[in-house]
Amino acid sequence: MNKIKSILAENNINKTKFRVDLLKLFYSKKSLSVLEILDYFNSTVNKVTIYRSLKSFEEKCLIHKVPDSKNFTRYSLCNKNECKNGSHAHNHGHFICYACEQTFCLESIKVENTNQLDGFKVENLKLVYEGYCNTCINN
Amino acid sequence: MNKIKSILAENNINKTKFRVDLLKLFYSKKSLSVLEILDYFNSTVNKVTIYRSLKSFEEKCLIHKVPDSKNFTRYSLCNKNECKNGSHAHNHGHFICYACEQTFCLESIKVENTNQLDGFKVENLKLVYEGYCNTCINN
DNA sequence: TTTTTATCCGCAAATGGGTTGCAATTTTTT
DNA sequence: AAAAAATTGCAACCCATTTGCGGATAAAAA
Repeated sequence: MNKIKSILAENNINKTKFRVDLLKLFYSKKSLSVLEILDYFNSTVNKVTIYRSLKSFEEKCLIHKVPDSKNFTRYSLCNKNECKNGSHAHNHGHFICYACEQTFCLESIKVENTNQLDGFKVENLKLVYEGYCNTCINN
Repeated sequence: MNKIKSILAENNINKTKFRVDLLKLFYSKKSLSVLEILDYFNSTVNKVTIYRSLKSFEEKCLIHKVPDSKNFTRYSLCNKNECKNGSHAHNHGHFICYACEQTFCLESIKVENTNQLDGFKVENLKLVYEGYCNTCINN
């Protein structure tokens, strides 16, 4: 809990009860959507507040957007080695489960930023696997 | 023009003026968004009509969705070898230009459906390059 | 610890992509 | 030409996300 608060302090984010709880929540989940956060807090927090907190966390490189099967937005904790100074270079693959709609970061699968592609200057590369996670298969 | 009409006929899609023009437009563009289509027709066609035409084309495997830098939806012509009977297996990479927001199909870059990933059953793989296309670089 | 300042919060309303219901029009079928 | 099927436009809706603004809270200054 102290760790959470010091992270917020280091990033000049006010340590309000909600923001502390939200960041703590991220440490226990692979990824989160706004709806899931709303549910977790039993709608005791306004969704606008959620959006603004997420935006603030993202700008401070605490979390970043991860791909989603639908056109929604999900977030997960940043890896300190990848995301710095507001820029998010998630240079690893992602896995999206069709069943639970969870997004997993595949830290072990690195994507190389090959900028050798005829006719294009490549700045970023996204590798997304889709299918079913073991938890959902065993249900 | 006759080619366009015969394609529509083969797929049991009525050859209305708009649908003929829309399919023709797809043959001249890498990819299209609803907004771009709306602009092209100077808003003389209702956006609902566009959405329904796109849905119809997609079901008949004339076009398919392609990734977009934002969370919007873009479409491009299907490759007969990949898309059949309503199922769209675009087993190739895509390139998205940050400047023109155009999406290019990289037919030469095949993605393999490796379903060997620890802890997951992989059903699909998406490979998306982002950066700047030559047209935008030279402007 | 009080005052000041910067953030953060909730509410209401707006924005924007995409969808649905329905009646009218057009195309296709017979 | 008449009936059946597909397409269209309009209005209204859904849902994720954003914006404006006054009020509340936390951090910094005095």
